[in-house]
Amino acid sequence: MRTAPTILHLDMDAFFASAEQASKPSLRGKAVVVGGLGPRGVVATASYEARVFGVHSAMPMAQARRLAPNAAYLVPRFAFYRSISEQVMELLRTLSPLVEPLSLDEAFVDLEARGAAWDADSARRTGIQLRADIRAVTGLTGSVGLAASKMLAKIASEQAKPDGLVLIEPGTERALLGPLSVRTLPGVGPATGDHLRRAGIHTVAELAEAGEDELVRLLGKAHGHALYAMALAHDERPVVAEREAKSVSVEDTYDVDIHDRLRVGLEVRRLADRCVRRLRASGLSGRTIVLKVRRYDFSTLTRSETLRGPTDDPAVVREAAARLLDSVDTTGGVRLLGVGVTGLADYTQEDLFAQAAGGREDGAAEEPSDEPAEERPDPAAERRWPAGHDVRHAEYGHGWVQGSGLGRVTVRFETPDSGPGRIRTFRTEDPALEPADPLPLVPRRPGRPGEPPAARAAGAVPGWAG
DNA sequence: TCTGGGGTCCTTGCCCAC
DNA sequence: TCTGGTGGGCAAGGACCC
Repeated sequence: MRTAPTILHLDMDAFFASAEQASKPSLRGKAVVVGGLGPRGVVATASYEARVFGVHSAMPMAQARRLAPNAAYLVPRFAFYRSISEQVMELLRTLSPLVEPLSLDEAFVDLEARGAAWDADSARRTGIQLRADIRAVTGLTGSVGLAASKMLAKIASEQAKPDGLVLIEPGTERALLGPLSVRTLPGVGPATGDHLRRAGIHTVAELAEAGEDELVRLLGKAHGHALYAMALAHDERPVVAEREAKSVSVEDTYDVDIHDRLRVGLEVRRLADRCVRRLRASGLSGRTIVLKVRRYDFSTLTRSETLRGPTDDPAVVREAAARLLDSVDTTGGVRLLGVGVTGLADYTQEDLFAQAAGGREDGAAEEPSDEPAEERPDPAAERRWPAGHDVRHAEYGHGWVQGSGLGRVTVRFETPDSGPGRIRTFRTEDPALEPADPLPLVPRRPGRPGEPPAARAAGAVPGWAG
């Protein structure tokens, strides 16, 4: 293990909710909940103001609404968050070539790789500057953990939240970890936590005392060895910049259980097509097709089939998924269906392993987009105005949808750098109203010496699909 | 309370080849 | 020819993460 705390973990604070608050002045300081708004939606992120009411990630939306009835409820805008995430990742790459993104709002950085830090002082200075740069470029706050390993850097950033920096001095790791709950360690979730609790193990110190053999007996080989090492603060995992995907999958939970077998088949076909579009967009093909079915009682089963060679042919994937569905009893109804492909290979030669009778069928790939329906205008259907999305009105300017229904849409007119704006209601068919791209959170300004390079280029939100 | 979507990794059991 | 051990590939499920 390295001796200096030069692994940095960045975690953006309540990322989706903070991005929405930065984008919408009237929501600043208010409870904001981002997540699925359907009857089976769950919370993706709650602002710190909403967490006061007990709302947290992965909670059913219905429960969140009971706890915080006056919060603002918004659907996620992933393209918007992705554009902010790219700005943040770009800042991290100015520090080191070794940046390992874990999600849109989290990443590890190896600060030693390009000499951005070599000891505790230089690491702390780098972390402080990074947090200032992130705020300057995105207007948002992130918490930074610094330590000599990935596990400890992540624990440090968790302790730093919100809007802080924690550095774990080498030599203090065991003392710091000892009293913490076993649930602090990565890889210990509810099931493992319960398992350990029943064995009388509650803290990391007790985990270390239990000994490796006992942990292997309790949890199995891989998990037991890994957890024992972590309890001793041993973690040699390197920061890895490029990770290859191992599977591609799509799934849908339905608002109401599907009972009609014909409809189930149609949905599986649709999912297979969507999955193949994603596969092709990444330039991949895969050998194993996986069907996932969650039944009315939440029991989940998967069925898979491995082909002779990798494919990205929609007909082949559709047919395999349909065969797999044949082996599944769906009486009682299904609430979720999913189709995935694993055993991925770089897709280079067309038709090398064509397996569909009659050769290639490209129907699925010709559909224009894999965007979620909320983010794709649908000219044929009634115009839809998802809560939280940006709009522009010919007379009143830029705003966002506060709500819609019964042929009306309510818009609040404000921008990231305006004060809280006024509300107006329109007919959903009002020709003066149209969907708009989100505005940059930090206004464009001329470059100044001392600013990070990305700050000078941060005038626009690239790649946004309103 | 009633549980999303997209992933990764591990374990177990089975079959098959050597 | 039969048997046992071993290891790999595959299928299914579960835990975990964000």
